[in-house]
Amino acid sequence: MDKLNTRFPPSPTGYLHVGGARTALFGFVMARKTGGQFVLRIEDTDRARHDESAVDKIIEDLNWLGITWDQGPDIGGENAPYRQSERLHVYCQYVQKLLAAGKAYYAFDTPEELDAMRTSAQKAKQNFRYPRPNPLPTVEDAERARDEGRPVVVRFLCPGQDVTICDDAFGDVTMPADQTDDFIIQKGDMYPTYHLANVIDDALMGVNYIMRGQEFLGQSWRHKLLREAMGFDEPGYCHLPLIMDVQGRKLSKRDGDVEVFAFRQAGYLPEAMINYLALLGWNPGNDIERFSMAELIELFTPERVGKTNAKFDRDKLLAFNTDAIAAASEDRLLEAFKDYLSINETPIPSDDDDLLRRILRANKGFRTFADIIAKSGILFDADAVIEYEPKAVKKWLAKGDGAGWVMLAELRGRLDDCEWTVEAIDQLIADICQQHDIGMGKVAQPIRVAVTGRAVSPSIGETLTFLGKEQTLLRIENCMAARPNER
RNA sequence: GGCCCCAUCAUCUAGUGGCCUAGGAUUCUGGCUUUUCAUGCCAGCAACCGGAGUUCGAGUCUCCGUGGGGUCACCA
Repeated sequence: MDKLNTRFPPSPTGYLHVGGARTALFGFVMARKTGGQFVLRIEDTDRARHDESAVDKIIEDLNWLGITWDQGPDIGGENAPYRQSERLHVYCQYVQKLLAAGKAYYAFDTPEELDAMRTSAQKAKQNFRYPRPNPLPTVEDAERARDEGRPVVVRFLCPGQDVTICDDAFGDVTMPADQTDDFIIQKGDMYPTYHLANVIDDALMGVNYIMRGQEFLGQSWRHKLLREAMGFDEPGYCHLPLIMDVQGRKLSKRDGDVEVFAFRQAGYLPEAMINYLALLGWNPGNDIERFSMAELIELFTPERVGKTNAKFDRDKLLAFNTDAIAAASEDRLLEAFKDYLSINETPIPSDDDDLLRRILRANKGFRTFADIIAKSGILFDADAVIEYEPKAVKKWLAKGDGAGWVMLAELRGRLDDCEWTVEAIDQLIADICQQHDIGMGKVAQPIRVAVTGRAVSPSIGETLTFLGKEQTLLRIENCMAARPNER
């Protein structure tokens, strides 16, 4: 297979969302698979929507996912710079060339005039096409327009022919000539439009394979025509089916919770994210669904990219995360857990690796790191105000003439002399069970409710050792004194 | 509205004319395991958008409908 050089060209307007992440992933995988270069390029030609902090966020999210690049704004490379705002002179040169060759021309319509034309085209049920002036405006015309305060842009002189794109996922797609028109390539502020800058940079940076969302498929004719006009080679294409939200609409960045960072913060593992994302619009062609990044690189092929849009299914992602956690080594889990703690406010101390490992083991079966906090967080918060869940109190303490209260009182006394280790505590409870000839639940649950207010926590020995003897006894006494929701 | 693209369980999908009584995964339901929760294990429910063709034979090919999505920006 030839070396395929790919790129991910985000526009820095916010956090990376799952759609962008998948696009980046496939580009990365394709380059790695073929030994080509993967380029990260920042397409910041929209000065109005530009958000400088977004660049770092995107880079951080990409790194968290395990996606790396060979050339990019943070590491440089032979085709630097990798921010389009630093490459303006390049685009200007090409605009001048196109102008000189008669392949582009100045235009100075106001937004209002353009709107009016579009509206009337819409009314006539016609497709709007920019009416090319005849004769074409001269440089002098442009200067005069500028003096009059009109916006001056440069439009591409569209050759007006059918344009066929050869796409590895969608096959040959033809845009009829009557759907093409003279689009803008340089804006009034002298910045290039996406179409121009993107095409020039891809060519100059050696990108020969383009993977992007399907929303660009119907616009690729512009890029092909532009390349022909500038004498660039045509790259290969692989448009990706769109990722939709649950309602079936295209995912947008306004849906804050589809940001990659939101999942990182919610306690997901990047390997689960990668695995799930890879299966959105692609599959290996068999029943295998769980695989690592290395396996994905091995298995991936553009021919197996699908054509139908996919809805983002959180339930399935959660299931993948559960599996990824089960499959991860404790070292890996520890590393990821620390990352989770570093970006969240929790009562769990993040500097004691041994303790963290114990917490991980005590919470076996957790689906996200957030589950650990929900289940064990309160054990590490000495100032926690215990809120007794009425249902738990009723079931494990009050029920049966307050058998639970009686048990709790006995426990309070015997725990006092108990050595404070998991083994000793478990042994003590087992002894009590035997003496009274009752099940574990009857003994462990009353304590659990007393010290956490709920019926859920790690196994009782772990729960109490995490809490500490002093806190345990204190919370039991508090509970007995408060006698919450007695009835 | 013009144009482009798409169409298998609720969701992600396998399926490239007979191997399909349509497979896997997620969800859901039932059961088992378990000192709690979660995990895990087992079982079950559940789909070829409609209509015409082509063919001995169609989920798979063709056409027409219908439905969905995208795009028509001085946003990318």
